[in-house]
Amino acid sequence: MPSAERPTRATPPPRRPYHHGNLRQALVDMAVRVAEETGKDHISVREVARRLGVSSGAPFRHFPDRVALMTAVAEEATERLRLQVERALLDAPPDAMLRLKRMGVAFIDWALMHPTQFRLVSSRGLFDYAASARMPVHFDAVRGLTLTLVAQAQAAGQLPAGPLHELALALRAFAYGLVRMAVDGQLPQWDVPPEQTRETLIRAMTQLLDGLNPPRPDPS
Amino acid sequence: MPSAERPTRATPPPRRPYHHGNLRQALVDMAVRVAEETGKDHISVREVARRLGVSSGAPFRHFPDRVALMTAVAEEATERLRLQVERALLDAPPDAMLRLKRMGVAFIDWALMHPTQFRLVSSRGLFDYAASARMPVHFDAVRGLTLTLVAQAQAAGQLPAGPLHELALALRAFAYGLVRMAVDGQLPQWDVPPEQTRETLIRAMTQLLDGLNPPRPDPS
DNA sequence: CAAGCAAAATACGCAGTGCTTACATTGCCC
DNA sequence: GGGCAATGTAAGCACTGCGTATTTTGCTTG
Repeated sequence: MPSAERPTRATPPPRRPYHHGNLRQALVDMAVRVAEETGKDHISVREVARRLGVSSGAPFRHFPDRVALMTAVAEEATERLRLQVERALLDAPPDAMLRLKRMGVAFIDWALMHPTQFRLVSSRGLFDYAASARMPVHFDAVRGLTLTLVAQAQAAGQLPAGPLHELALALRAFAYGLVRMAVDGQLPQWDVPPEQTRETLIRAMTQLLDGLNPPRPDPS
Repeated sequence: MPSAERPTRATPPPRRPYHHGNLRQALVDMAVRVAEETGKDHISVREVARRLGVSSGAPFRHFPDRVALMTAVAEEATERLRLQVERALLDAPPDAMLRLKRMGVAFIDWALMHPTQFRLVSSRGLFDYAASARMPVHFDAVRGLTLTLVAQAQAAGQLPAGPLHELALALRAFAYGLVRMAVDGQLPQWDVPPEQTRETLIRAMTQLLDGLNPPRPDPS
């Protein structure tokens, strides 16, 4: 009964230490790795199989087609993004504005750390969004989170009054554009990629959010 | 031999009804059209040639390789974007904030009107940015324009004080993220694509910019 | 221990693409 | 009008990728 359990990653043993280890998860993981290494969003099934030392037809035993594999990759990436954002709020102070900034930083960090995954997730067209049950859930979760925080910040007078949804959309677009510019190499700072990019983005975010914070007329 | 002039498309005869009409331009135009129709950023040289009724090897008389074609397409697209933005400022009032908004609207309009061209231009990796002499010029022109306007708005007290470049970057990122979300299908409004998207984006932009406009303490 | 069955290997067919080479044509200029 | 260079054609090479049909392997279970 040792049965040679070799869970390549999480999902310890769903009782099936298969023929070759549990592929499927290995495929998804390797797909992520290939994507990050080549920087290309278009992942080739054959390439993944090749790198895994498995035959070129094997993946199709676990995924009906290439898009299904990409969808699985996108699903996991989305989940990781959500987790990182949520984790950043665990030990955050109750102040809504601070939490919002914290969230932004977590978002920036994840995107800069995993640029290709970010590009994949936010692309649509490489995977089948409609066929995924989990992705919309994760997306809605972080969307709802920002919505709540923006509403709280508005109520606290830390953000200008006005239609909530539009302001939340604006702020999401801002964060999205910020990291997207960096990931797309749009930043004018060509040869300053490492840690400084992060600082630049965070400073820009902070400045704009602070600029939105209307000056309290009477803080007494 | 009526010499069978047959300019494959527009551009009747700019004095050079070549062997087959003036290709090169026809190739670029058709490439744009194919891109917009298929929605795919990766354009196949063969497909363009096929649609133009020309042999598959013909394009290589005008472009050394596929990337060169894509670069030409990106160059033209960038120029058109710049022109649209500059044109929007011609009859605009002198007020810096209004001009900034006007610029944003022009940007939004162009991106929504030509989503694939926008995606191509802002992608990097499908064309050779370094090999283009014109693209950086156009980009810098637009960038410089926003920089000037942001500085003027700051001087007029219409935008919060603070480091100019960071604020300008933040605003560019905001506009970029706004249209990018729409173009990438990231807006929660799935089945409301036509004219309403434009209004949504403009409202979000306006609200955020107005929120940045610090309340004049004494407008008397 | 002997089915039975799922996972993987092998091998193939098909499509599409980038780009090159050899050849045909056309228009322009002297 | 002849010659030359610019254009375009036809054919093909080398490659990559997707998906499938068929066979082999090895775990699991009766």
